[in-house]
Amino acid sequence: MKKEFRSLCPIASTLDILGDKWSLVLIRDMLVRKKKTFKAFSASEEGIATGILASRLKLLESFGLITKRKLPDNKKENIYLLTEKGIDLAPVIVEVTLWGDKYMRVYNPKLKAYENLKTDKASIINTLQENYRQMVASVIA
Amino acid sequence: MKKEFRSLCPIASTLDILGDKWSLVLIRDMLVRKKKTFKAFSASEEGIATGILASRLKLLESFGLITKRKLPDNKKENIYLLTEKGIDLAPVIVEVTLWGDKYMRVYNPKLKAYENLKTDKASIINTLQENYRQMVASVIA
DNA sequence: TAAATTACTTTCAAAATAGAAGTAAAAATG
DNA sequence: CATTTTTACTTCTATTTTGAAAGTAATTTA
Repeated sequence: MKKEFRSLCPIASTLDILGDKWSLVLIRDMLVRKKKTFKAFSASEEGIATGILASRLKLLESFGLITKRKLPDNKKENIYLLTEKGIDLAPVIVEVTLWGDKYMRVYNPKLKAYENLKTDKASIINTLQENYRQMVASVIA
Repeated sequence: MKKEFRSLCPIASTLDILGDKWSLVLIRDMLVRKKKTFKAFSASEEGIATGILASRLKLLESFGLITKRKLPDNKKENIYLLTEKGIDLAPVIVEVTLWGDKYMRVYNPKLKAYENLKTDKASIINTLQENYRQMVASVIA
């Protein structure tokens, strides 16, 4: 969990922490699929190894993109939630989705479609974020 | 250079090829800084190892994000240029820059600022892309 | 009270990365 | 024209990261 950066470029610095095959997939699981537990992340179709998952969650938490807490009625489950900092990755998630939808299908023909995204990007980003905040509020209420 | 995908998700599939610490930095070097040669990429402040650079260029070319050519008057230099597919990553680059600009400065205080980006994102993306296309046209003319 | 579940950690092999050095062809220099 | 320099790599080795499987401890369910 070293916090050193390669340069003074915001892109490079962001990639210093999110530049891997798993971090944005986890953010997707949380923001889009409302996943909250180690178990749920572990069950993603991409099949993340539990060791990697544990280390990624720790890293995301250390950089304040997610929080980890327990609910009063369950001492076993940990609930991972995106912070505003994490929720603010919604535009990145959406742009990556759009790009992948447009260009990766030729290599991965059965890719799921995301037609609607193109038409009203801004409002979809907003809805995604608002829905997530609602969910967070209801969980920690 | 394997072309297998973890899932049918466009995000995960995009990360299958771009999910590392270097690919988007190279795209940045090309799109924003107009870099075109192995030498130029090699000289980036982030200090990419030449072996990694060679393998990344090969991967980006294999997925059609960049092309590699020689100019008629120089048999030594290779010119790497973004294709439309690569140029279309501009929105991702911009969103990552904005996010990094907003949230990474706390860890990397001397990050360069990108104020203007926030105000007219769409037009900046367009200008970036148009300028790049112009440059490509003038290079291959 | 026993079995199952959750959230991990540990272990080990395989793959990716980093850094340094080396090479071949082309271009620039004297 | 010969030599040096440049460009674009490749190769090598050490270190780090990843992936897959198995193990563990606390908690919850049956």
